[in-house]
Amino acid sequence: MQPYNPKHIEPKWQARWEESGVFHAKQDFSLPKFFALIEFPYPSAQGLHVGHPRSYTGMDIIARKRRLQGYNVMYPIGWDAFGLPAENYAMKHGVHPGEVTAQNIATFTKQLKALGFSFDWSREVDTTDPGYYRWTQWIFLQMFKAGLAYKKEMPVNWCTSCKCVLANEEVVQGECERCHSDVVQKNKSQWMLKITEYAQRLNDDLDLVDFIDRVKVQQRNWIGRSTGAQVKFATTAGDVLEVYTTRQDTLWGVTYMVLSPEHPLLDKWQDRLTNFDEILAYKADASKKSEFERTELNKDKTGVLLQGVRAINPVNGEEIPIFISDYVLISYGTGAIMAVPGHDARDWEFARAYDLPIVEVVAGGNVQEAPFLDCNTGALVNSGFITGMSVEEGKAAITSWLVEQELGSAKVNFKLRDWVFARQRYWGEPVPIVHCDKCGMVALPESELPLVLPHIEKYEQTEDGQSPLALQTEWLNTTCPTCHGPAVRESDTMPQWAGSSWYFLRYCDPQNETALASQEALDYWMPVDWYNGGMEHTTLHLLYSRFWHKFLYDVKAVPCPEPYQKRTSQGMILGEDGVKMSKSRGNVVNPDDIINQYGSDTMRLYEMFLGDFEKTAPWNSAAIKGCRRFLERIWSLQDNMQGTAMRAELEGEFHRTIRKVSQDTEQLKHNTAIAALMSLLNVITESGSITRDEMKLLLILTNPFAPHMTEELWEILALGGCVTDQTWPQHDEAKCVEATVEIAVQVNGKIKARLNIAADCTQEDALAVAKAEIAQDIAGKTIVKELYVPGRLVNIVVK
RNA sequence: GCGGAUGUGGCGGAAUUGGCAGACGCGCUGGUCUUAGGAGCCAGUGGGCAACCGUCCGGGUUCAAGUCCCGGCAUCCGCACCA
Repeated sequence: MQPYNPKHIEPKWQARWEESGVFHAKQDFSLPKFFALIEFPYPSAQGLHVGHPRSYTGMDIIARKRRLQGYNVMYPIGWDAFGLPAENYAMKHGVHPGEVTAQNIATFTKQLKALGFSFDWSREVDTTDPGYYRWTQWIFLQMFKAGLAYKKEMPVNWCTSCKCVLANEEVVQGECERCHSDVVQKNKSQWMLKITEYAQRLNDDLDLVDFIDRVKVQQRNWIGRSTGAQVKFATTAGDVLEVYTTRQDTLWGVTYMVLSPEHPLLDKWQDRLTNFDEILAYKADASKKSEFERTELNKDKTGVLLQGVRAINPVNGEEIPIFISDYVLISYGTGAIMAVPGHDARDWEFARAYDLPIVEVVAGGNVQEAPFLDCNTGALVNSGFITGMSVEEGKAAITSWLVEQELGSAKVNFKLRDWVFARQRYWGEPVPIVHCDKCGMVALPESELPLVLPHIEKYEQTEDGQSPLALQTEWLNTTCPTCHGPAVRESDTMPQWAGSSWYFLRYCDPQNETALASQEALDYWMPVDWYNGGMEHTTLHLLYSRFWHKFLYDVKAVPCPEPYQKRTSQGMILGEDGVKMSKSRGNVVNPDDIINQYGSDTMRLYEMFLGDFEKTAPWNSAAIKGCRRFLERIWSLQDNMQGTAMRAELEGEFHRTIRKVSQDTEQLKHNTAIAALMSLLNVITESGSITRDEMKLLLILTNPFAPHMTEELWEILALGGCVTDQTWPQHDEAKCVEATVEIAVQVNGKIKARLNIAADCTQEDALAVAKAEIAQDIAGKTIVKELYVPGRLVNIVVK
């Protein structure tokens, strides 16, 4: 026997797979298909992280199993290659981001290939390839034409010293990451996508798909659908102040109102407000804070009372004060709230701090002592004509009254906000729009796509925070597609999310030059059957791509309303010290080192064995050798192969393992599937040898986890063809049952004995045997109850 | 703050979803083989001498709770321009 040497075996099989194209999806659209998807990586300069293989191996196991089950499997890979880090690297080192990206892709490719994933490399996509982003731009144009892309003034992070727009990540505690100067919020006209138009469908259609619950819950909460009422408050200035509330039944408890510091009425009221200077100062302060800091509950409540304008509570005509405070955000609802301090924690604290009246409107607490928050049931009090009603009745009654009086209406609201779709950056897809003085914003004709990103050498933004493309006059100046007069191109680029919102479609037909993919290919492959990725992408990427897909469905570019049939999520791998791996902490594990030391089969096996796939788990270098040992033990079985057929005494164990591995892998419980294989190996080892048929089964079952070693052993033992040509085994339920089972015998729930009985033992017999076994424990006592759980236990309750 | 999750031996984790807590692996202890062992093989391994006690803490439901309910604590992820 040759010693087990992954350094020899693994490259050999990787080369064979590449030559034979065995993992390429077949063009035969009559076969049952399986589209397995993982989130394509951002090719960072750090190279592959041990987190990547966790997701990729998890799906690779499914993909390999599906092939053995006879499916035409597509398991593609590509690169989400636009983005900030490459551009920042370019600025620092003077290398073009395209060059950096190409290098990083080369590194990633090498690393991924060394892990033996069964990716279909012939379908590789790259979001920065003009042949790809041509279609990203095409989708944007369709959205623009459909009125879903528009421009709007939005606040951006502005570094006062660098004079540039910063990403949120580049702002650290209100300071610029690079120069530590103050960062302020500055309004800028930005491209937006109307995702809110799809909010209802994005919420409802979650019913159509098979996503793990926590993903659905997070999506629903992010979309944040609520039903309530829009209520008009008159003001002493004559203007109407509108608020959105889900608790219109508590209107009698409103004792003040709060506006966001950015509320447009403030400027309008400038002449009436005697403390306008104070208001301006507060606004300036608020502009320095992030949304986070502003909405934190346990910070001191700040605010400014508007002097000169008061609001009028529509239900009782009372004049109430108006404040501005930074905890009210302009981006949600109407940017103004009615405050009910008796029943809202934040309002209560604010009312305490400013000595405002607190009125109880739902019975059950003492609102002078503390806000009464558990107020969804309980009767309404101090509330005019709805006093005595339940909350639900009160809501309905007050809403009808508001409609009658033309003071408001029922309203569905979403937390979801439109998507800021512009970046003042270089390394992204150019927005295919032309600005013409005569014609306004004009879509580039589709025949002019792709609008290629020009090659430049300086990546800094302009003095007024425009993308560096604004300085590329030759590229920028063009003619209007409509009037043929002089015009300029849009200089903003798209966010990285653009390319990743539809990449799975391109995989279906990556070379197509006339459409994003052929109808035929889309009809066959879509939707994605199983998409695995990180929880960190649950709210943004997943929602954005569902939105794009729904739009493409509406314009009949794709055949199905949802892109992903199933979504699962792997947990993060933490450093050995139990915290997130990071360079600064020095706890980063490099996959190359592990492969080098143990081989990629061991690496794959270890990552699947280290814990529940869906849960966060710390890395543990010491435990890896257990997985290597498991592979070595299988490897050494080759010297003990005798006989052909499955031995009767091992049949049960084999069938139970087939069942366990088949079921567990479907739920991504790869850790327990591997544990079952280890147990099987222990049984085989104990028996002293293995037969040919048993070896075949063992190798097929282990193959998805450790594909190289199993192929090599299959070849050495001349078991016929390759493992990839075999069929995934099916268990026989009848052969899984064991003749006898051990049950526990309890008295009052405490275990007193264990005994072996026939698996099909009747309740009567089981109880009789059990009682005989624990006779001394129940002697002289009265039996109150006797319980028998077949195959598990007997419990005798005595007094 | 808001939303989602997690908490079980010395360690990573199992537990058929209310039914024998600790599968499987690491580590550790002892043995064996060996010129040698940080290799292999065999045995043991939650704590306690024991009755018993043990799944973050405090209550509760149940014949029976790691699992269900109520209240706390701690940790992790996301929060819209990182990807």
